[in-house]
Amino acid sequence: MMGYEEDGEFNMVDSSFNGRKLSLLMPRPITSPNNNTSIITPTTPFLNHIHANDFFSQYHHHHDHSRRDQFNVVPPVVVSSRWNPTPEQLRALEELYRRGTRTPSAEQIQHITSQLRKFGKIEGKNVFYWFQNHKARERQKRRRQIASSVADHGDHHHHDSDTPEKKELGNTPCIIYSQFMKNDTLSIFLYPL
Amino acid sequence: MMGYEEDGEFNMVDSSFNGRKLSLLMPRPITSPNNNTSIITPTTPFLNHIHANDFFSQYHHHHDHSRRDQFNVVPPVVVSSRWNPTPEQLRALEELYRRGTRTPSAEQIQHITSQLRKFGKIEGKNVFYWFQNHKARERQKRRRQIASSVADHGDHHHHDSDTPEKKELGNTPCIIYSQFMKNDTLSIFLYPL
DNA sequence: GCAAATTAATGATTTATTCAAG
DNA sequence: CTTGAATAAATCATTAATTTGC
Repeated sequence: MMGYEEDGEFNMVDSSFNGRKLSLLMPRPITSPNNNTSIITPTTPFLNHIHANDFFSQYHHHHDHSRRDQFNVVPPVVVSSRWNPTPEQLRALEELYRRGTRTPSAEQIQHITSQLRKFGKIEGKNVFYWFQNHKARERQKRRRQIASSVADHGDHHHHDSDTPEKKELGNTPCIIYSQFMKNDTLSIFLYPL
Repeated sequence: MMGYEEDGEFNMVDSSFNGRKLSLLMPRPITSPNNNTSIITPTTPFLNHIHANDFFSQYHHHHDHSRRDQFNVVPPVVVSSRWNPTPEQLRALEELYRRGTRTPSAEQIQHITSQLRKFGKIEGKNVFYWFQNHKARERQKRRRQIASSVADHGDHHHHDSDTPEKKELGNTPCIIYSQFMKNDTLSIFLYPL
């Protein structure tokens, strides 16, 4: 009934470290701007084919991510067991999705990964899984919407007090499919029960 | 966006004055406790089905809304062009939201509306719009929090002029047969077109 | 204190998406 | 490939909150 996954939660499948979940070794530095920290060394970069008028160029800004590498005096660093996209990465991925990318090819994944690495730690599998999960969750979100709007028929479940039993209000028994107000006219689409 | 309306005939109330937006006729009576005032006569009440263990029962207190009808000596009355929830209505809606209601079905909307009408003028579409707006704004509030807490890569880009023109990444003309991740290796089977 | 002026909230509409049925 | 269904995002518009000058 709730659970909107776009609120920053990405339950990426993680097979790092032989699939074992990593635990937090240190208290989390909450104020850290980039929480994609990890003790894992970055993966070897893929080929880096850049197109001048690439989509990513709009998200590209120069930033220094090498400081921590130069001085290995790592501050209280957090072991993140799973990748979490930075806002830029997330925006880019969502934009790609919006533009139609659903199941990127290997080349696309490599390209996307290499571009998004500028915004933070990321691996090809993260991109791969992001699209898999995002596609699946968009679909299941749609399914839930349909189910909750159309069903309500055979679903005589345990609703809490906030969901009443169906009652005959003084109206025709039908559900409203959609409706909108336009030019002082209310249009209602009804679906008789 | 689609709206919601449970009863067309009562909609005639709102389409008075030929549906034009209503303007303020008098200075606003600021101290009025129930500001859902209108020159429109109150709508005829619906059936009043009450569940003993209903969520709304805790908010149900008797109020007299008929006084103004008895004495048609209407005080400086304001024409409100849009619904404004009473404190009780607002509390009830927020409680429903807190308990998980996000996109209420037609039946739920009707029920909520009929219950909240005890606290003042309200229509189904108000409930519908309220949940839409509340859900959207809670989400964007949370998004902003995440973005501001994580964002350090400042978006100094003010690109209104340089709109991206690239439509898609360079697609290799092939379809993906299957893909899976195993032992940190992404395997993709491509099928050239 | 009090309204006019201004700003912040929020109700109501419009627009752009999504999946999937045809 | 096109279109139906149903939003959720973006936007518009009005109301409330507040600031400000007397």
